[in-house]
Amino acid sequence: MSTELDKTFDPAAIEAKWYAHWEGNGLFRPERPNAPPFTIVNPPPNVTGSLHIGHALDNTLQDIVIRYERLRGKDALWVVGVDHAGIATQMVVERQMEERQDKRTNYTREQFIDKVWEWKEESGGTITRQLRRLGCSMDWSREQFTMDEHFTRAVLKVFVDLYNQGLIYRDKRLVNWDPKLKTAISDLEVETREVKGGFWHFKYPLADGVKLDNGQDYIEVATTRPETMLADMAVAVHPEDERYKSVIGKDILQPITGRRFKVVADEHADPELGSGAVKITPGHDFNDFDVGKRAGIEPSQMLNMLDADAHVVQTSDGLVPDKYLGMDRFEARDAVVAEMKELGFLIPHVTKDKEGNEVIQDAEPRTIQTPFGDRGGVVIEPWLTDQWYVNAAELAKAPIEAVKTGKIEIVPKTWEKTFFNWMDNIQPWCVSRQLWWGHRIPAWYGPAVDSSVGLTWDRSTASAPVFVAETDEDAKIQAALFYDVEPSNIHFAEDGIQAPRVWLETKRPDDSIVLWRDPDVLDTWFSSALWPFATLGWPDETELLTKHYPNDLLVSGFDILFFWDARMMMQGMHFMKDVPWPKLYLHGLVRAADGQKMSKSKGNVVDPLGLIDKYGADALRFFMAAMESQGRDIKMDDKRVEGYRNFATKLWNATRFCQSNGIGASTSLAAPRATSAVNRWIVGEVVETLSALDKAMAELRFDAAANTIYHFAWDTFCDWYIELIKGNFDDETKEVAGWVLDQILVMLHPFMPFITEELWHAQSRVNGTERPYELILAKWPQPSTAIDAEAKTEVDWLIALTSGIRAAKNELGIAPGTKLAAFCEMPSELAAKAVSNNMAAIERLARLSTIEVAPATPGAAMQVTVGNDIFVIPLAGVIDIDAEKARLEKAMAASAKERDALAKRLDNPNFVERAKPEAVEKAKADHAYHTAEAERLATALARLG
RNA sequence: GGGCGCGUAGCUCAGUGGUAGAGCACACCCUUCACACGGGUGGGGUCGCAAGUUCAAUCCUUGCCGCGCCCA
Repeated sequence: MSTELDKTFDPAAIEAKWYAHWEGNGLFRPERPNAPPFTIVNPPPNVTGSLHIGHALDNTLQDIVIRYERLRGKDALWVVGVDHAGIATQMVVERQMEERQDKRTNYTREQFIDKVWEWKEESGGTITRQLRRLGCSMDWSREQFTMDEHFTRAVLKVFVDLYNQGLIYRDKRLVNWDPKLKTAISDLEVETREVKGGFWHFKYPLADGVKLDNGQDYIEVATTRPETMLADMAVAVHPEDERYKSVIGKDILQPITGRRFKVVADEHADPELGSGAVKITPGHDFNDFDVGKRAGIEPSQMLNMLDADAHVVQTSDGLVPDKYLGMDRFEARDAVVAEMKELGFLIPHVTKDKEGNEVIQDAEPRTIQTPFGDRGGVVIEPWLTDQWYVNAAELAKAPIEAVKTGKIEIVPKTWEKTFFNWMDNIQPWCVSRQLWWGHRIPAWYGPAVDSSVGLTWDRSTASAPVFVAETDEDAKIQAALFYDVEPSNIHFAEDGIQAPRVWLETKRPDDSIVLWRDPDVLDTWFSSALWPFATLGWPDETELLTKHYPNDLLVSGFDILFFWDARMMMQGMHFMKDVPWPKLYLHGLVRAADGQKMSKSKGNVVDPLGLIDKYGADALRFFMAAMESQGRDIKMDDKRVEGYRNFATKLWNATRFCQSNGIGASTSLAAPRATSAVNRWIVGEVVETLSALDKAMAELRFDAAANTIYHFAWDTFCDWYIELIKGNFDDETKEVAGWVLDQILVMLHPFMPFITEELWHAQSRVNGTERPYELILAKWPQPSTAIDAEAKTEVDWLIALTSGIRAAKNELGIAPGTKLAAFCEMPSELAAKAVSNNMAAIERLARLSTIEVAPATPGAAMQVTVGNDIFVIPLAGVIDIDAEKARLEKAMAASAKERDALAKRLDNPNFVERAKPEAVEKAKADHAYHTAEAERLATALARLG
């Protein structure tokens, strides 16, 4: 077998090979029955989605943590799965149908759902394949889906239990209605955008000859949505508003509909705004709904003038003129304005232009905060319907307490305030969706029983008896009790329209009852809220559930803090009586290079797979980690990804170099015993790096962790250690170097799993052996030794000497390769020892052929100070003395400036007395050093004459 | 209107109560037998503005300016 690495490294081949190997051999979840658990659940992506850059960030961070904990010996479980994503998935399938001039309603519900499943089978693997390309080490053997049978069981149980506990209820109130998708959505799914609109002012005539105190026979009202006047039911004025006090309780005669309604007193009307009077449309505006209720209008009496498509329909009082029926809501707006204008009830908006001429407009131009559906993209209509609501305020109590007491820590902490603000003001959560794809609500309706009339079949379901049950059998039993009939006489119909017919077709209708199931499905987040425990087997009390709930950490984007994270807290604490996880890490968004949000419409979306193709998965992952400082968004920067690709190459080549010098795998966890300063030093550097890395990981500082290992591998190991040992590959050095490289591979593995696994095995082949285990299952470093201060001092001195000589030569324009001789008249103990121990390295790195302990030969010379020593390097005839003088003077000036600044501080009695003792000590030490350095440089200058 | 965050080298970003760092970019040098996706050296910042607290502020407080996000 060849032990040599290829000259160049090919990420693609390595990635494919190792991923298949890991997954094929079950290495993502090794058997560790006795190890402490560590558990993360992934935010389940949409089943038919594809990987975007945000997923890449989110999953990279999770993979880093899970690989780290696996290496530390934990029973690390990363639960993976996908979400059925109700609206999004149904939209995709419907759009495909549209392209074939087909539509959902051409099929039965069952047929349509079959088609969605087909699409799920076809495209559902895309995103999971892509997560594999990123190197994510999830437990695929237990891949979950929110529509799995066991998961569905959990969802139904939660619904039924919450219903029985009174925490889920049916209510008639205004919802955010999406007229495009024809479903209710939750308030979180509404985004407010600014839209240019108008503010129209109208006269609303008082009926019966009533007049205001000022003699006016109308009340002025203004609105941004004139079309709603077709369903107006009141005009509200402030109870203390003197202008209107006299007409409170009097009637308005609406000009278009001819509807009579009252002037009501309500504090919602702000006397300072406009005329101080507002028209009230309780069925179509959230504020008006409340005003209406306060005025004694029951939701069931509120007039509705729109259908599910937001087209005008007749109100229950039949007063909407025929010409409006069927109009689109925006068309109706124009028509209403036109009619009011024609009837003389429009108050025009009059302004003056620059020349002072009057400009007359129908409406005052205004920017309107307008609600849009985040999926459908159309204006949301507040619409009066019966929906299922969760009592979120009740469920929010425990999570609020958990965060307050620190049982759940939100990282970064700044999000806690936002969390509390939302949770403290949480609204009832509308969980029913008028869709076909999703968990169908486990509620069955039956006919109402009226003692005089018998059964009545109200297919609106508003007043129908409801039976909430996990199965239709349970529903049957409940219904049998309710109607006092035999369970065998309970039948089911497709829907409320079919129900009476089915009933008539039964053999003995008088003894039979027909139920129909609620047609709606549940909000997707209702099911994903159960993710931390339903994926582990709940409601069964499995061993897995016991061991892995609570999970240990959740990583998510801050954008789903309310949608998902908070709801997991609610359901987890309610059903599991414990937090879902003690720690919640929130990361930012990945933005385009120019800082803009990535979006398909802007065309600035960066495809993570393209970056993987170009730079390798390891480089992309490292980029994500290195850029992830807590809280900040990440701006995409290809150059930086490229830089981390270069880092991988660097490591690859360093390993090649080690191999060519017989440096192979180490077999010991503990650091090898070392005698030479360089070897003792590098072992100590590993100890230091390890501790910095562990600290960063404990604090979830991914950037600090990545930078720590980066600088150790590149600067310390490649640039100094390898250079220092070149030409001296004795057994000790080979053993130490092999061990250090192994530690790098282990520490880097969570960030760059592919290249490290490849090199891990390549290193073993140098010795003609195979590793006893894969790197993914290796053991986190345990050097079992401490930093060797003496060795560190010696090597630091060597590095200072080398850097000093290099810098001086460079500034004086001496070719870097030139070998020079140096004189050090009275070397310090440190210098003497470092030189005698490391002359070979000094010759190679600092390019000094000899260092003589003697006065320098007279004449022009370059001079370098290292610590407390002055090295004189004669260069008679070679250097420009003025240049050397200038160089030394510049350095002396710098030291003198520092010295003087420190002296000034130390002269200040306030400083010496009041500053921390450490600060004073440090200032004294620094002052001493700069004083001495300035003197050394002065001496050197004097030598030059 | 309320809340949160940001403004540090040309760019992207760390950072600390004692007077600034990284990567990239830039300049110069180096075909040194692992690597030019490399090595070496260097230039560059009144740490948004103003006031305050402090022996000391880029870091704390307040105000202002600019930018972004969330909620109403």
